[in-house]
Amino acid sequence: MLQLNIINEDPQKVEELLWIKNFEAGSLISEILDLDNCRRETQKKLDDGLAEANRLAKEIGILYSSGRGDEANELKQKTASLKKGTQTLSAGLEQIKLSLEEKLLQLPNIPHPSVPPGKSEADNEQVAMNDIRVELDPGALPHWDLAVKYDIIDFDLGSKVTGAGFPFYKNHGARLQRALINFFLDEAIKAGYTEYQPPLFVNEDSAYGTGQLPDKEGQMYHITEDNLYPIPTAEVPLTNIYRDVILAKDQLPIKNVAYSNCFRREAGSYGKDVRGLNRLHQFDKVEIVHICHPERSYTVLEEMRNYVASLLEKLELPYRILKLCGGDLSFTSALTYDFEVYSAAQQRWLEVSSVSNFEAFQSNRMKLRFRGEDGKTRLAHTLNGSALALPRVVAALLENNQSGTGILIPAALQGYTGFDKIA
RNA sequence: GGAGAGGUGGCCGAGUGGUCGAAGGCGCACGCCUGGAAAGCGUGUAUGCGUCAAAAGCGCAUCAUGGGUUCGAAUCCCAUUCUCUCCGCCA
Repeated sequence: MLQLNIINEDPQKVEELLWIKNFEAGSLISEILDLDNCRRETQKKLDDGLAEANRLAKEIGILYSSGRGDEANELKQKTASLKKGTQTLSAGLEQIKLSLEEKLLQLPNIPHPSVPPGKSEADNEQVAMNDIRVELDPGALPHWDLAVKYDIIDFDLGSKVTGAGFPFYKNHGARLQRALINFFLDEAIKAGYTEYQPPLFVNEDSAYGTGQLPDKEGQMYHITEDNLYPIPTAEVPLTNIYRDVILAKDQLPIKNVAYSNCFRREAGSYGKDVRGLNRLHQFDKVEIVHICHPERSYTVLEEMRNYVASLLEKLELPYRILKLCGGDLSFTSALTYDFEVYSAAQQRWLEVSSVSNFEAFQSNRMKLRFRGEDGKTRLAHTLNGSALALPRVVAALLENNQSGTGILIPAALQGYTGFDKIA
């Protein structure tokens, strides 16, 4: 949620910057400004009314205690009409606040000045690529066939027991999963992250806090009986730790990491995008979350980018880094780097990580603040990224490392898998 | 799942209808004292919104959350939620 004062200060500029996201904000902004003015006026009137009522109530108390009940009763008459007025104003104010919030929630985050313009993923800007290239034999298999050949992932069994998008991993496949999770967590700890093991379900407040609600219900499962949401990413519990929190200055910066299962309904997905491991309803991911001083967030973003790149280097995977263009940038993000690994057998790039700076957009909604140098509270900046999501990493590892003698495990992982080849 | 007790400021804790945003203590900050420190003494110490160019000041709201009763609610009533204790069940 954008901060009102940013909009108030320079609505023109906000509107212009949102054009980079191809978002037409003009009418929304003027509605917001109107509502805000209205809110202020109403609040003033209401406060004045309440102040008067408070004054009268005090007076009545004094009159009673000094035995002047008649005078007190007279004053009571006066309060009746006053009360009616404040009740109306108060109800009105609530309405205004609700509409104001509703409008504010529709405004996306302002993109960083360096975000390239563009409409779709085709306009994303490639900012880095490593020099690993994979040449496969003509007979190379995509990972869903390798899964069957080596009996390491069973999609059919998952369909039988649960449904599409819920595979079983077995044998070396299951061990590879465990190895990757431990590898990613250990690397994060080495890099100074604090490990959490979060709840896999969150309540409604948390789902709102990180912006999954309202209106992204299509992405999340919902357990209606207890009104809980299985997390689509560990970002949700990991960031909501700090909902409604004022951090002391020595608590920043915060670097947290968590492994979790992630649950996504993925309503509306289809075709080759969902084949095999490419898109699942349940998958594993290690997520990193940073909370930092506003002046540091872009430095931190670069640190995160380098960190994620180092993981892919260690896994010896071909990858590229894209800076997302305005049109492809998410609603909440100010700047996002996507990491894609090249899947040689599918001959396409697969997104394995997305690292974003949300600036104060999330923290404004969550009221995540810290006490600044002057003792005043300020909104902190939040960032997060995958480090990494497993399924597509597994897909790329299986496909790119297939050979006549089996699937080779990169050296960095062998200590975790306990084997150097799936044969 | 059943029964009971409870949720007050950063923490502990008093407060059962009026002058209570809230005693007292701890902690923290600043000052005095000291060669320095401790102790002691003094002062200050919530958040949001509004007013204001800004600060101070002032006003409003907030004692788990939401509603109600009342001229007036931390205090009474209802609902929700969370915590604790006992019983039951259980990995």
